[in-house]
This record gives sequence, structure tokens and C-alpha cells, in this order.
Amino acid sequence: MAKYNPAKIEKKWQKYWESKKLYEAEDFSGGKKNFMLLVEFPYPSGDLHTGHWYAFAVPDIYGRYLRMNGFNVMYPIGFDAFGLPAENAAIKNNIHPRDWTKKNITKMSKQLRSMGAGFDWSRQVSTIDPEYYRWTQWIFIQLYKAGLAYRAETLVNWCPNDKTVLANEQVIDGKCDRCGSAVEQRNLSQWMFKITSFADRLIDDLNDLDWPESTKLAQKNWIGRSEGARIEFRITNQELRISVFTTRPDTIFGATYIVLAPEHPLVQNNELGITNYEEVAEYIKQTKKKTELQRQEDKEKTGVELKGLLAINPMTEKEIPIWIADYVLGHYGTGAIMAVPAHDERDYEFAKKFNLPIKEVVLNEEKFIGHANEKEGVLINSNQYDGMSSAEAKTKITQALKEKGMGELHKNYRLHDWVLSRQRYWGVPIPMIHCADCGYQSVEETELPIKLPPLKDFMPADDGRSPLAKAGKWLKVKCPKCGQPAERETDTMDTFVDSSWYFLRYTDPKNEKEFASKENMTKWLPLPLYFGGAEHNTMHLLYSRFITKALRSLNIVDFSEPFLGRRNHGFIMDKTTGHKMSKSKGEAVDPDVEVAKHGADAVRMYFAFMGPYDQNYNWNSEGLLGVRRFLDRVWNFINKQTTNKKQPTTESKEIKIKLNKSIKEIGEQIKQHKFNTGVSGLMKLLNELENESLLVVSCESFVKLLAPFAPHIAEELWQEVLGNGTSIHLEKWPEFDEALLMEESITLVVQVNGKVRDIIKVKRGLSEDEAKTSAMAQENVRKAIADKTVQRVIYILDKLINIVLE
RNA sequence: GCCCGAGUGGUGGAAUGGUUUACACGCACGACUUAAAAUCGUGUGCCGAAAGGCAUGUGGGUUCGAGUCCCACCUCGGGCACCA
Repeated sequence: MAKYNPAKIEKKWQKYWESKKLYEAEDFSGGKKNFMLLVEFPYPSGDLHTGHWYAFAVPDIYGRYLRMNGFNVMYPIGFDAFGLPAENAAIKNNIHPRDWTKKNITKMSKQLRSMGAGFDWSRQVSTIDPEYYRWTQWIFIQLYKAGLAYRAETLVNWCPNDKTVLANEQVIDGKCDRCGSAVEQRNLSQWMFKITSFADRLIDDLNDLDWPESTKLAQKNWIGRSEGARIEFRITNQELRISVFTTRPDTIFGATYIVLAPEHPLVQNNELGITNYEEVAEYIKQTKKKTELQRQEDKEKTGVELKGLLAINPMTEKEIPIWIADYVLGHYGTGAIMAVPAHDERDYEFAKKFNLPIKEVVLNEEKFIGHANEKEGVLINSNQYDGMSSAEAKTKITQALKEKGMGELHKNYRLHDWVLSRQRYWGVPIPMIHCADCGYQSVEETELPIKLPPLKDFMPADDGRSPLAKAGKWLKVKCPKCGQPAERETDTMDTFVDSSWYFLRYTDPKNEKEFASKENMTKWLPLPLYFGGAEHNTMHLLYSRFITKALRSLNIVDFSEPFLGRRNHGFIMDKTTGHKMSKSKGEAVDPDVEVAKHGADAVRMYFAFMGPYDQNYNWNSEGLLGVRRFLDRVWNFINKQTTNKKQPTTESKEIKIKLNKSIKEIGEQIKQHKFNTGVSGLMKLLNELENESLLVVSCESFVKLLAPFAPHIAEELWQEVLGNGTSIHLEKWPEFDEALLMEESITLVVQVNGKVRDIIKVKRGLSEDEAKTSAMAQENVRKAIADKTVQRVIYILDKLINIVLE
């Protein structure tokens, strides 16, 4: 008998599967239910690392299980290939980003094949393929035409190192999520997607999704809906008003001053006639110098009063001072607040420092909870609203303001529109043309794709101009409206645009007329399940939901949520550094080396065995060895069974029961994505059967149970050892006999006063009296009872009997 | 500060309110071997000679019975954060 040699058999079967097109899914497969098994597609960083293995190999178990249970499974794969890291690496290695990326894709495709996953390579997509990004551009144009994509000047995040604008989602703790540089605020004109117009639905529709609660919560917090009122404050002797947002309109009688953010439009020049404007301008200048990060770190409140101006509190009709201070943020709410120092911690600090009046208007024992005092109280010092609860006053006061034309109910969001312009080379060109006379015009759809020009000098610039501005010939076009000379938009799109719709393309990847036919989409979408990393909670997942909702509103797709189910995977950590493993950080474990040593099957199964799929783990080579030992034993076990000349014609009921039980349990475990206990179930089964003689059909069942986890060895044993002529991966998952399981004897736990005193083996379905008699007959039980009287007996059928004493 | 999630052997972890520690790693001892590796077998929560007792972060509670449910606290991880 030959020894188990994974290196020899794995390549062979990978080729076999590919030549038989085993995993190429039909779009319309009679009677079978379609199931697209999606895992976030990889970024072609150059090398497949342990994280990729974990991400792709484990869900493959689920896909194979579904296939064996009659589903028409599509496990697509592709590359998210545009983006900053590619460009930075290309600059560093003095190579064109296109060449660098393509080289990586070639290498990673090879490595991905070594996994033995059931990928459908015929549907592969790559976001840098013009036939792909043509549709990225097309989607942009549809959104533009619908007013969901627009250009506007706002405060945006600028990364001084990467020399590009970033979306809010890509700024972590005030730093660029790619390079870690402190982000600056710049007022720039940028292309944006109107994600805020779907804010409510992006929150509310979460309720119907089968997603981890933590992910839903992260999105809710990110969108940050707060309900309150917008209130207008007149300025004495001026036409202009100041609009503020508050969640506590009930405290308006305590609003003793107004604060504007230094970025507020009213103070950018002195049209209002502020008497100390020089001082104000200096403060604005100082604020601008600070990064968002520094601004947060300054604990001490600062600010300047706008002298010569007063605002009027619309409820008290009293004049109150106006200040600017950097504790009010330009990019939240209206950039202005009514300060209620008695009931807001920050206003209180500010008022104390600058000696501003503090007026209590809500009776409430407890001081600030969080920043604002959220606890419901009773109003005081508020004229006719005295004695009212905060909740009631909120409604009543907002209503009163509305009648005066000075305010209304308002919902405010933390979420901002998605800034999608990037001043970098390696991305999808935004398909717009700027004409001096006609303004911005979208490119004719028939001209798509607008290809990325092959630039030699693609270095980013400090001035916020994209490298594409250097593509002279490409740049100059005629205005589609008036025909006069015009220029192409030179910004490229955020790569998150590319990845926000790729799953749609998988349903119809070669379609040249549309990004996917409705017919195909209906067959595969919305996705029942999506595997990926938790770091995408407020990025990719949110963006994809937005794009789907936008396309739905344009009637281009007919579902409003792309991913009905979601499972997050954990990460493989480096034990020594405590970091997420990745090649770029010089990870210690190279999956290629481990595969060469122990085989893809062992590596796959080890990942499945480590523990629950959503947790982080340290790689442990000894753990991998344990799985390898298991596969060696499986190999020997099946080989021994078949070389045994005297094939048994019957087998014991016990063997049958054990096998049936495992079929049931392992199936349930895979279905619930409990891959770790699935593996241990197989191990247990082998422990029990290893020294038995099995019928051939039982051997076959065993190998079928193994097939999703270790597809290569299972195929080898199935075809070469057990002598079958077709792939095991087209076989049906074995069935189990429920009646047989009922015949199994069970262990009954015998407790006295809740303490285990014995365990007895009995047949199922014992009556309480029978159980009691058996239990009382046990030596240990009699000893424990001694001369005490039995008070009551708790009997849980087939599980436990508890004898409770006095 | 606010909002989540998690704390079980030496390690990864298992456990519909019902035998805590499945499965695996590691370790110890034994078999095979001149020897080692590999492999196989046995043992392995803590205290105790044993009987037995004690153990799922800490302290309480509910229950015949709590890792699991409730309350408070501690520690770690994550999200949000001068967000009005």
C-alpha cells in the first residue's frame, strides 16, 4: 500500500476537475436551486497569504456541501485590482502599476488553484479590465443623470502623503487608513455620491438582514442618525439667520449663546460687520492649521466672541452673544449650535471659561450623561412649558417654532456623501467632460469605456491635480453638447466604487450589452450569504448596499439589498508580532511551503478546525501536523478496508448507528458554518471505526463526509481506491436513517441533589418509574441518599434523573 | 465618555438550562528501535494516599440543576467620539 502523498495526488485532481469543468456553474440548471457563494474578492498584492487561505478555503467546505445537497453552486473569483497600494508598490519597484498588477494576478491565480477550492474560473472578473470598468463608468453615468452623483466643493480629507482626497470611511482616528499619515482638511471641489439620501433606508433595512449584530450596529453608528430640530436664530439688525441643529429643542430657554464653527460660511468674510473681525480671522487661521486630530486633542476650550453681533433666541426673544469656537465642527449638522451650558458638558466648560450665563431649564438630579444630559426631566424657567416632561416639550416647542417659521423637526446624520474622486493614476477614469461654456457633461455611453491612458509619469502631485492632467492627447476632447474644445475629468474613482457592484457582474461576466442581464441577475441575486472581513463593515458593505439601492431606485436591479446573509471571518495572526499576517509585513508562515509539506487538504482542514470561523487565531504548525496525522490515518484506514480479501457482507448495528449519527451531525454542523466541530466529528468517527471492518458502502459514506473538507484525498480514495468512475464531488451527501438513531442506547445521568452520582447506560424512552428504579439501584446513589427521604424526582427523558432530598 | 462582544485545562477550543473540559495540540510514561524520528498504546483540570471536595474572570441572585438566564463589578477586544 502506497503512503499518503498529497503532493502527488493534489495537482492531478486539480487538473482533472478543471478539465471536466466540474465547478463551472450553469446559469439555468433545471430544477436545481442556484447558490452563489461569495467571498470578498482579493486585492492582488502579490502573494497569497494565510489570510486568503482562511478566507477562501473554509467557505469552500460549505459550497461543496451545498453542491452535494442538490444546489447549483457558483463559487466565483476575481481581483479588485485598481488602487493606491498597487500604485505605491509600483513606484517603489520602478515598474508600471499595470505590469505589477498583472504579474501579481498571474501568480495569485496559480496559488489560488493550489487550494483545491471549487472556483468557477470561467467567470473571473478583474476590475482593471476595460470590459469590466466600462460598466463601472456606466453606473457612474446613470447615477449622475439621476442626480445621485454630483460635484461640489466641501471640506474633504486630504492625505498629504498619498496626495489624494479620501472618503470619511477611509480615515481611521484622523489618519489615512492606507499610510497612517495625519489627514488634513481641504476645501476642494470633488465628485460625490449621494449616499445620504439613502441614510434612513440604510439603517432601517438592516432589520431584515441575517448579519452579525455587531456589523449592523457598526453601520447604524456610522450613519449616526439623530432626531431633533433645526432652529433658526435671527441676528439683530440683519437679514441673515443662523440655523442650528439640536437633539434637545426642549432646552431652548436655556440657550444663552450661539457658537459657530470656524468653518462656518458667515464668518469667512466680514459682510456682517463684526467689529473685532481681525481677531476672528486670526482664530480661523489658527484653527485651519490644526489637523482634525490636533483639534480633538486640545482639551481646553478656545473661542472668540463676534463683537457687534447678537442673536435672538426665538423662544425668549432675548438677545444673546455669538461666538466662534473650534469645539463646534464645520462638517456636522449646520456647523452652528445653540449653547445650553446648564445641560451640555462642553457648553458648560466653555461658559465657565468665558463667563457666559448659565440658565437651568430642566429639573434633573443627574448631571451630564455622556456629553449632553439625556435623562428625561421636567422643564423649569421655560414660561408656559414649565412642568412639562422633556419628551412632551420637545414636540410642543418644535411645533411652536414651526408656527413662527423659526424651526422644524429635523433628522441629522453623521454620514456624509461619499467622496469618490481620487487624484491618483491607478483607477477608473471618471467619465465626465468639462466644457468652459456648458459645464460638466457626461460622456456618451457609446464611447465607453473611457480607457485609462498609458502614462509613463504617473506620480501624484501636491497641488491636488490628478496625474491624468498630464495626458495631453487623452485630455482634449470636444464638448458633447456644444462641440467646442473641452477637457476630460482627470480624477479617477475610489476603488470602492469598482468593488461595490462586482457581484452583479459574476452573474453574467461576458455580457457586452449590459453589465448583467436582468434574467441572469434574477437567477442568482440577491445573495443568500456573503463571507468577508469585519474591516469592511462601514466601507465595502455600506457602499455596496448604497449602489444596490441606487440601482434599484433607477429600476436597473429589482432588489434593494445585495447580501441577505453575512458572516465575518477572523484573521490569522502572527504569534510573535501579534499582527495580522500578511506578506507585506513579512509574515512568518508561507502557505505555499506548508502546502508543499502537508498538502492543501491538511492546510484547509486545519483552518476549519481551529475554532469558530469569526475569530482570530495564531498559526500553530503543530496544530496543522495533527490534521495531517488524521489524513494519514484516513488514508490507511480506507486502503486497509479495501485490501482486506474477506470483504464483510454484514456489519454491526453499532457501526451503522455511529455512521448515521455522524452523517446527521456533520451535515448540520456544516450547514451552521460550525466547521471546527465538523472536523472533530470526522475525527471522532474515525476513532470509533478505525479497528472495525466496514461494508464498502460505509467506506464510501465516510469518504463522502470527508469530501467537502479534504477534496483531493477524498477524490483519490473515491476513484482510485474505491474504484468509482466519476467525481465524488458530484455525489449526493449520504442519507441517514432517523429510526436507526432511535435504537441507540443512551447514557442517563443520575444526580442526587443536583450532583452527579452515577451514569447508567439505558435504552431510549424509559418511563420515570423505570428510570427511578434503575437509579436507586446504583450503589453510589444509595450511599448519597443514606437515611434521608426523597423529596421529589426530576426526570428529563433520555438525559437525566435528579433525586432531590428533603 | 457612549455602544457592542468576549473571559472555560499548559494551548486552540467543545457544550438545545442537564456528565464542564468533546476533538486536537502539548506533556508524561510505555511498546517498536542499537538509538532517534515516525507510528501505536496508556495517562493528563486542581487539592487529596483515598473517600471525597473544589473548579467555566469576581461577587450576588433565579432554579431541582447555571459556562449558559438576571444584577453589579473586573479584565481584554472592537465600533463611535468636542457628532450638539
